[in-house]
Amino acid sequence: MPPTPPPPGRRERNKQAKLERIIAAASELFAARGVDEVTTQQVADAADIGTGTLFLYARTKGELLLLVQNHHYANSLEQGIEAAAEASNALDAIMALLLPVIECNRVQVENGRTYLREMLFGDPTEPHHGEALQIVGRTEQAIADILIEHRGLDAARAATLARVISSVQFVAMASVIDPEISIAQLAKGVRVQIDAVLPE
Amino acid sequence: MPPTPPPPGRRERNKQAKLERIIAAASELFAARGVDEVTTQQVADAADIGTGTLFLYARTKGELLLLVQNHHYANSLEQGIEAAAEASNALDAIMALLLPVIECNRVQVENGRTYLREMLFGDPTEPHHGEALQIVGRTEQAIADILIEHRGLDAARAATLARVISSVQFVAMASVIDPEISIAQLAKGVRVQIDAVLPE
DNA sequence: AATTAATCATGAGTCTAGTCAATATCGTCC
DNA sequence: GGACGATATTGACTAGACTCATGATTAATT
Repeated sequence: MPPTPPPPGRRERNKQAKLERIIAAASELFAARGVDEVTTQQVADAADIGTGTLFLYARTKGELLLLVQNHHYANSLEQGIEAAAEASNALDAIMALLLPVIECNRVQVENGRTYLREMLFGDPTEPHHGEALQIVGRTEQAIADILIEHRGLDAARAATLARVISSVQFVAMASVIDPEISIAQLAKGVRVQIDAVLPE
Repeated sequence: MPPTPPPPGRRERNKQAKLERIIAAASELFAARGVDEVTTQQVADAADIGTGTLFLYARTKGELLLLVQNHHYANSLEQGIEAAAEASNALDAIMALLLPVIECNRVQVENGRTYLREMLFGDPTEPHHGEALQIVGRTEQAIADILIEHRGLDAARAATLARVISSVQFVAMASVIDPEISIAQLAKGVRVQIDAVLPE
């Protein structure tokens, strides 16, 4: 036998490649036509896999949407989390976390990929509004982690407060249209929210 | 012709009655079995109408859920809006608005109708998470109205700020479990959020 | 009271998200 | 290199949300 066969076997690599094809196909179609105008069939076809296979990678259409969103935001969030680790207090950490995410959103909007925005700010009666919120939820989790680390909160309390704090993301996203709501104001908002809800 | 025949004709009355039957039936079934375990068929049957008719009153299942929630919260919200009208500043008005809604939520939880809570705090990937948020959205609209009246904000700005402020509702709902998060803290949270995001 | 126009109700039928039993592919051990 | 267990793939199938052509009710008009 030669030294070491690629430890991630062919199977694993195939799986990864397939996942990427799926995300690429879905991203393309969703952005072009809107989430509700695209069927899972069409995504499967575009990714050149069977219907059933698609649901092996994403258990629901909503999860597929999430996969696409996470793909777009993952780098920014990663960046934000790293930056947050450098910070010495909760406020700095949270702002460091949020900035790249907000920037990513701005870029997405600039490139015409507004469907996340539309889902977030649009009619909550529409299907998939909730999934749109989940991308916000990933950031929320990161905020909760920061609160646990810097303020010693328990998980439940941290999650609740994180939800409140992350609402500034909405303002930030709106601020892409309305530049008068500035980052400085956001920071102030985050700070006072921490101070207000936390005992002392 | 006699003076005035009942201006709401029989047709209108029939419609109203039917709507109430639908809401009652749906409310019953949703609370008993959970939203996802109930089909629109079953709601239609329970309300003794045809399938198609149901969708005349609620264009989607989500809208039906919304109808049910609004029905439960309508009185409280009405109460809150009236109380808010008495207040002389935005903060007092908003708190006056929120209190009955929060109380209504507490009562609902006490009576075991926790499915709204579960949808709000549960996995956002589940269907209908977004609709659960919409009940919160009605309060949001009321808050926006207050901001427009008391602070002279334009509609867009008011809507965005209202979204942030209404996030205290989440904390309030969580506080039913976690009594350490008090109303006083909520008030402080609302106040500082107004101060922080509004210029000056 | 008869005619007409408008609105409302209906359920059989369509569309699509999601399942599952059958099949193919991969890794491994003799 | 073949045989076997584990894992991955498939597309025909199911279930349930939602539509639409048809027919029934109601109100307005003569």
